[in-house]
Amino acid sequence: MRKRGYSLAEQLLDTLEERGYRSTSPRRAVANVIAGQERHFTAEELREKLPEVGRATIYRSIKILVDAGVLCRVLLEDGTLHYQLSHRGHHHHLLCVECGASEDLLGCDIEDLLQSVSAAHGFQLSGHWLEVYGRCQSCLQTQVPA
Amino acid sequence: MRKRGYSLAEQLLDTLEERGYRSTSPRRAVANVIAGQERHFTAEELREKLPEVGRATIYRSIKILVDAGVLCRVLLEDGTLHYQLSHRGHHHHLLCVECGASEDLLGCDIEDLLQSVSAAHGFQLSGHWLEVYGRCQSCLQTQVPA
DNA sequence: GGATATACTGATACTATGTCTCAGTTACGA
DNA sequence: TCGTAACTGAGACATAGTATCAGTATATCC
Repeated sequence: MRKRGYSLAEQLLDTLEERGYRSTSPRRAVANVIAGQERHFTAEELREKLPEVGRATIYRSIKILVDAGVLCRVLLEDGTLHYQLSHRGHHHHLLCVECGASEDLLGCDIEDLLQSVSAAHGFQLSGHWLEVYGRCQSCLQTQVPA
Repeated sequence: MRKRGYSLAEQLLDTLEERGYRSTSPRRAVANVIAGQERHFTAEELREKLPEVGRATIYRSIKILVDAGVLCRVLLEDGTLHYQLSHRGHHHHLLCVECGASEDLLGCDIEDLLQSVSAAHGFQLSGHWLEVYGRCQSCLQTQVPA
């Protein structure tokens, strides 16, 4: 009875269909779990929640979703690679090192700064990777100052 | 006859000794190879050049040099992790996607920008990871424009 | 509503990049 | 020069992913 509109999982599957991928039951299962994730997650976490889906299929699904731009990679401070639902288009993440919360930085105009720094070194800028780490508001409030 | 001063390899070993590490022949070998590297390199590249040193020792040496701040990690655009000699202190890299050349960005004042962006999201900034990709001057010159 | 071509799947082997363990070796200060 | 603690190399283990391949499911054409 809650057909109103369009669930996130359905959006993910539609994106795949638009790109010529078939709608299969493992993919629907993966889309459902990803749609219900509140945080960034690893491929292995997905696997734990989907023991009936083969490992290769999990990795393949992640890959095509990343290629389609609906998932993005997130590099944590400890060097591990996580994934999270993505606004399409270039953006960065603000990651809480305490609780793992993440926020997207959409209006970050680092590009201009990098453009001029690159030019100063004789480089033609083609891309960049930025992750920002800190403590989020709720962790700062919970934490009793020493 | 070229004892003048202080080779880079000796500097690396001295840094380790200052930190209480012993000077051993595998470490000297690793320091010599790293000192002779012109570019960033992977652990496996180091291993190829040092077949007589155990794999674990190579990785251990890299780790203590990173901890000591004389080596830093470099994340290439393809996601592979390389290492390179580091200016101590925080800095970023400008990496050529054609030839792999890298330059350090020392005077990059991205910190202020990130500080204010973080504050706007209620985050207390604690760190960040930035890699910048582009084409270096000599690759731009070599390349015939289409 | 079949038949069919082909995309997809899961099992499993393989690769890359490390880390851990442990018995034997080496460096170095007393 | 001796003792001990740090170090080493071999090899097992861990993690994160990719490749292969035989069997299965899907979309489409009729």
